[in-house]
Amino acid sequence: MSQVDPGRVGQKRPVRSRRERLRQSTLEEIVEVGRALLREGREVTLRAVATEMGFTAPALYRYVGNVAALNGLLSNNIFAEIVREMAATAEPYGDDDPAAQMVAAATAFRCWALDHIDEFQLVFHTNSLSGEHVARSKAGKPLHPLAPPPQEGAADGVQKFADFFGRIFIGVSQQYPFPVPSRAELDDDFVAVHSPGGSGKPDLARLLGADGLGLIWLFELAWAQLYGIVTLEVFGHIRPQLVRSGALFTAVMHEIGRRAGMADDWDRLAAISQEILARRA
Amino acid sequence: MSQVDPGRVGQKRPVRSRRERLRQSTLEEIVEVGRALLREGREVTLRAVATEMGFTAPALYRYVGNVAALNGLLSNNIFAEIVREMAATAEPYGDDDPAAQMVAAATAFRCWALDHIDEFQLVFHTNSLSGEHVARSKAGKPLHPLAPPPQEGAADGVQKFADFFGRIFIGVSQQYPFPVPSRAELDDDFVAVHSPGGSGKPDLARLLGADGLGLIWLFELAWAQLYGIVTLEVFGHIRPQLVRSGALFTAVMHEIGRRAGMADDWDRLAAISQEILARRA
DNA sequence: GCTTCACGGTGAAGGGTGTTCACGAAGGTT
DNA sequence: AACCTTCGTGAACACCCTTCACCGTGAAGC
Repeated sequence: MSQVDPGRVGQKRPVRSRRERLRQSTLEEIVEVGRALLREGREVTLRAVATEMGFTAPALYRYVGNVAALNGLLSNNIFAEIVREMAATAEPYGDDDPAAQMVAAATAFRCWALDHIDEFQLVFHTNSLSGEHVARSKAGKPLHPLAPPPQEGAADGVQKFADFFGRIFIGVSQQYPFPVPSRAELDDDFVAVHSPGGSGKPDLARLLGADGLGLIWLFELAWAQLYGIVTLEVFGHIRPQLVRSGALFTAVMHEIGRRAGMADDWDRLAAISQEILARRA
Repeated sequence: MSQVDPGRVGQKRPVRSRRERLRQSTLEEIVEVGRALLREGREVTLRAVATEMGFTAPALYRYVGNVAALNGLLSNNIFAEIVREMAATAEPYGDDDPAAQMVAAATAFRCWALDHIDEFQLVFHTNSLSGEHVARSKAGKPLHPLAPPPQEGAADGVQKFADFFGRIFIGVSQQYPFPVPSRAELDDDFVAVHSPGGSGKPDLARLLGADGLGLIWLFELAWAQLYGIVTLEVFGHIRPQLVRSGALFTAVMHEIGRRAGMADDWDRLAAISQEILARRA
């Protein structure tokens, strides 16, 4: 209807104004402080974050608008760090050895989770995907009273995560032949989700050819298994001694690797995983 | 060993006193009300439970002593219901068809979890096992101020759960031959945990012979995978459409079944699972 | 029978939490 | 200089868990 709005058609603001920069800075500090509290095992509460930064609780509502939103911010930040950590661990093995990278990244993921239980649990509770049964609890909430604009690109933490793993997985699929289900063999609903217009990951799908869907399917399966075992270990549903030994995780990794055609190469890959596991102790 | 115990050496109290009966009754009502709140999607808080029962919050401390303890009670109750549900679903297939029972029970587990998300999440958060990183948060808490005696047999919810599945699994192992790792192949720590004196499940181990440990190991693996996928689905980390279709779960079940030597029989078993899945919709 | 006393409830209070709101003190904008 | 947006504050509300002193009732002991 109306033709212009703030910056938009504007020629003026390629650089953010000083105010905007300050705002962004304190927002980052909020996240930073939240992470610090989490790291120290203290409770992450609006008041705690605020006082830690030297001002009072209501002030945070200029930036966050909600304690749930704050959790979302933290969740994203944590996701980013996990990806960074995985990338750093996988990098030395080189892009020409995607199998090693995959094993290394998965193992790094597991170790990071166990070393940062509180952070991992926060990410887990803050379900970024599928706000379906989130909306259930409080339906028509008008978003914010003091209303800072909702963070753009707020829920893409998982996305980057999936992309990171997905890219490696593609490399593996080109190097290690393993059976990929054809489009016809796949579940119809799954195909529907990932067809253009669905809510799938288009950028990842675009990288793939004809049997791309089958690959995504296998990726999803492997991902479920990895996330499953790590989750169980982190949440204390596995006997602590088994967690310490890492035997169960190793077995699951073996299973995943076998399905990804790495059986012949597994001795080498298992050694890589063990080496990374041994770093924490 | 010794022949008497309930009233111990006592001659007097085979029946609990009227007071005790009342106490037990209201305690059960507390759990009941908690479950009801959970079911209705309302928040489970001491006040809510209390007012729902017609009295005030502090009164609950005569029974529960802690909000965490209340969660523990609820968790146990929920576990019991899950087992009941699984047993009811598996029962029709008869003890002479443990594979069908296993598939049925696993599928029932998944369906129950998806139909009772809040309850499932409560159980999941209330880690009954390994109070290790629970103790971290508040170490030397003196337990209670008004101190009702801590519930005996409070943490055995998981135990019954594992026993239920374990028993079926044993039946499967006798009927469907599949490779079982020998004691030598197993991880040392795993063996250590389950040797006499370890913190394993002695009653289940006693039911098994020489390769019992290998069986437990495989059971643990299968269990991790099942719990993993269900957890992911319940916590909204799988795209909702995939959850609805159940394709991922079905694939995982297939995987588990294959490892348990059910490959040849899978058409029949998959049909059973599908039938149970179809009941909810 | 009466006394005693533990049990099971209450209201008040203290210390948390998230959240809203009216109010100002700045700072940038015009 | 006069605006006006931004951002912080203090007070207040509602809710949470938890503790405590206080009683009434009902069971147990003499």
